Amino acid sequence: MTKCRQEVEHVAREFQRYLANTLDIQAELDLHSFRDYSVSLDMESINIRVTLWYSPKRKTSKITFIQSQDPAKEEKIRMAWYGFHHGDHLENGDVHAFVDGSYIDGKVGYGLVILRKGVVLEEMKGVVDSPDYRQHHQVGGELVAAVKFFQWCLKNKISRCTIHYDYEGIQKWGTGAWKANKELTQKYGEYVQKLPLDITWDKVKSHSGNLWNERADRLAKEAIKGE
RNA sequence: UCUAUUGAGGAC
DNA sequence: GTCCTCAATAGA
Repeated sequence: MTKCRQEVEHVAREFQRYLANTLDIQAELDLHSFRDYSVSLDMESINIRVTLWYSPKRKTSKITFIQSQDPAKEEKIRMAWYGFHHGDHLENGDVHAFVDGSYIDGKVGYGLVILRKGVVLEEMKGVVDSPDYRQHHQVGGELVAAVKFFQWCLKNKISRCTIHYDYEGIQKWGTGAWKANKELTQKYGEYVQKLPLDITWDKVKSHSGNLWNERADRLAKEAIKGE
């Protein structure tokens, strides 16, 4: 048995246990479905079959759905997956945002989704035309997304929030942990450090199956492609 | 060199 | 979906 398969199986069995504990759903591992990096789980009671993909290099995993005609139940499992490897911190009273930026073909896009108690309050996306930002490629988009969220908090008289980001600089410049060498990153750091906001920082891995991170990613790309 | 991210190309 | 290479951005 390969090491990779052992790791796939380990994640699958943990998730299986999580489903039983939190949703009382019995999921069976389909032992014949083992492939290099994946295995399928059957939930007969709700007629859903998912495939779990494990990335040995990135040490991340995600799930995809097969032949499911029930979006509501699918969403339930998706949220369970989220809680499984991300904890339930989205459920506190904080306003949360997932931010992301992207750079395609010389265009910079940003996207963010704002939530409270797991419910989407607002989604934002757009392209950044200023050359001052565009020269920083995707980094410019990441910073704009974060600033859009902080501005939203001020506008809505929010005093504490949690920001989920995948690019290190969002926090490092925001808290001063990184020396800001560029004008843009300096401006960002000064702005964030003066905010009357109690900010909780949460680093998430890009493209790791995190529902909201991927939503923010799609928004940023949509903004560019929609132009 | 390492980290994070964004893309392009290719392999299965 | 997984793997590899190449280029860029921002840092340590």
